[in-house]
Amino acid sequence: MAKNLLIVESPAKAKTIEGYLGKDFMVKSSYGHIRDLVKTDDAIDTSNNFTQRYEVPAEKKAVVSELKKLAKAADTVWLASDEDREGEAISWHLYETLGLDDEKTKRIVFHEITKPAILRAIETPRGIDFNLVNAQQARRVLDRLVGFELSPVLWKKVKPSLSAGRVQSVAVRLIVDREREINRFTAEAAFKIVAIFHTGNAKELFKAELPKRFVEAAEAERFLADCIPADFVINSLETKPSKRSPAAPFTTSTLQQEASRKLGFSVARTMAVAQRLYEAGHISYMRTDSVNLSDTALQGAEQEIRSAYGDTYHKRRQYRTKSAGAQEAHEAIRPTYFDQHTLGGDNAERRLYELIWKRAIASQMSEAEFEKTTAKIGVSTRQEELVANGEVMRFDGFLKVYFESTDDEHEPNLDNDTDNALLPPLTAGQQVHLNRMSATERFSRPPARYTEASLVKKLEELGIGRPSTYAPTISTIQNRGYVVKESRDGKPRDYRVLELVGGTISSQTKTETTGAEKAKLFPTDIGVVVNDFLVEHFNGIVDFNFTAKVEKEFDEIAQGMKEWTAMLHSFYGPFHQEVETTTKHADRATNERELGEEPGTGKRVSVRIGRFGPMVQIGSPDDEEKPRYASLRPGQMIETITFEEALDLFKLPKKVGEFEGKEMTVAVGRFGPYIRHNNAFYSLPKELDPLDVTTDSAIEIIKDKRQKDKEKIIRVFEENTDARIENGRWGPFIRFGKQNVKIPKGTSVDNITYEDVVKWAAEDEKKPKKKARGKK
DNA sequence: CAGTGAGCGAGCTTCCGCTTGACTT
Repeated sequence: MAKNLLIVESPAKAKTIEGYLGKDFMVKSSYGHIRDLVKTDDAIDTSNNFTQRYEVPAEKKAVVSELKKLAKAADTVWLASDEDREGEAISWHLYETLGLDDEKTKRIVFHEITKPAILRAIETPRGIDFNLVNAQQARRVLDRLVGFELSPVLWKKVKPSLSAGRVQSVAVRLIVDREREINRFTAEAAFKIVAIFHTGNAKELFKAELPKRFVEAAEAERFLADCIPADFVINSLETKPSKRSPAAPFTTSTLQQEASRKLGFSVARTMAVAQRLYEAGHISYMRTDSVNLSDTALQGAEQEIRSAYGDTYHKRRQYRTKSAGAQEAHEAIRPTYFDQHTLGGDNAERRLYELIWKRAIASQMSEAEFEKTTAKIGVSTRQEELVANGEVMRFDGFLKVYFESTDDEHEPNLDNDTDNALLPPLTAGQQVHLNRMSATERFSRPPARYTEASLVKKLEELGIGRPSTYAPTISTIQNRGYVVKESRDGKPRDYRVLELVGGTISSQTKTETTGAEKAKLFPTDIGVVVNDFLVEHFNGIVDFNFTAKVEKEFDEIAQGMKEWTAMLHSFYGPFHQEVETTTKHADRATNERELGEEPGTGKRVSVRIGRFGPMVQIGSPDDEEKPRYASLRPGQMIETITFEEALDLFKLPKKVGEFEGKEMTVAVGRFGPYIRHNNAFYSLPKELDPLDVTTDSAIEIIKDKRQKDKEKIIRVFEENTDARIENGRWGPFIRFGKQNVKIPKGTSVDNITYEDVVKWAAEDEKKPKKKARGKK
């Protein structure tokens, strides 16, 4: 039996460290927290100084009993959980739960997994820091009190099973607020002037822009007209060197953002893939808020840069964290071995690894150097000057390996594609010649909706949530139905373009798509109701600064300057009072709206959340006639639906005639509008409004779908008409009655017999079905 | 892939932060 038992939080870490320490040390993992508050409402006795009841959850029993056994047999137990609030608490819980001895227990910390760091830690053990433990308890108790007192208020005033909490409720609020900003926004149009000049040599073209925009079309046209007889001269020419520096290596949050922008990963996917890379030993720990690199890493990067790119490309850099709540228990995310530029195997793992490698390497490289040239071009008939910008890269530096993207995912600006291009050689006073000029109507843009990753970024800025909870929080607010991640089509919008070519001005109207969204977060009606209720009654909790405020107090507790139960008392008193009065006096939360009266009948048209979701109701239960109901469509919200849109919902489903002796019905389902005929579904083409479907167009769609289905069939089995082989999206498969059967790899489609089909279908049946996703 | 739109009411739901697991498609 080993003389020393060293306990860390992560099993992968344990394996690495064991390699550093040799035979006298056995290194084991606690797999995170081993103890938590009991799951019931009586976990905290608020009338008795917040006494807590802890338990070892069922899934942790095995780990605890193994550690207990090993601890008993060891001479010394080294508690090496992370150096932060949660880590300190884990050490304390281990100490208590394993029944450790003061004499044989040592607490050590390190924030990088390198041999020297760990040996140094072992030489300088300390005791458990109870101030830090108390700060963690205050954090844990406050979160439980907030969550478990607030949620039941929602069950009573809104709907059962809902939830609220210090983190998730603010995340929802951000999304609701943003949606309202977008709804309130009205786009303003203005004309942007862009000119193409040449130097006299027709090949030397360059672009210039007018720094200001014209609100009125007439002003823009006037400008173009003035330019017809004008002379153009380079009034001034300025050349300035400029530099760009690399970004810091990844933290959890920046990794999630870049993987979202560059690879299109959801934050959950990024974390799952990173976890695999970590467990395989390719990268350092992926849940971190630190941008710091260990000396070992700095040396590894330096060596790699010097040998792969040359000495001039290396520049040693230490980064400082910008986020306020950072606890920096780990290193930044970096490759374990910098000489490994890429990985084989799984595509997602390879791409994420390369991203991490490039970012970490680039962070230790030299600046990129540019020369920026600005030419101002005078117009003889006007006061204004046009401006041409050119940029030449003198030294690529870190850009050799990495280019950071930005969050601006708006529609590509058609006129900007030549920005920062090369300018031809120019001199001050030189005359240049107009090739063409355009005035294009451009619109101001509303604030961007959040993606999962940009929401994480915002939460981090506010100091809300931790690296280990960003991804789960994003999932929670979606699982609760407060928020949906969706792509939505945009709407066409006309814009005007005036063009000056060859001395004449022409005008035309073009169309662009605006407001299209891909994988963005939208609030739901229930999200809006819950948010508004919380903002009205518990503004203190959903305030964006609430976490920052309590974090400051947790810090004071950690420094021994404040007593943790005193802090909780001063918070809980007023909070609990608010819960009581709200429960007693507040009205049920609703966002019901009255839209008007139905033409003809005068019946009341209203919209609210019903048992099956948001709906429109015409009439009231007191009327002789029963009220009529219709559900809102995806993308429609109670807050924004118009009277006309609400009435339109009652026009479907609609019978559109007969075909082959059976009725055809147009309706809108979960997957969009469709025609139902003879128990089969036919989706409508995107551009066709379901209200416009006629008998003829419906028949056309049905015939078209049948034809396409026919083309998909590769083989039929003569007399056995219940089976056929079709070409699917992922290659051929067998349709066997209602069952889809996979064709085993390496089987040629031509050799399959009907007996094979029956056999494979039976095998497929036996396999357990995949569980439904999301909430129960 | 529809439309549906209650009212007896037991007992349930819920937080945030640490960690991975054991299953398939």
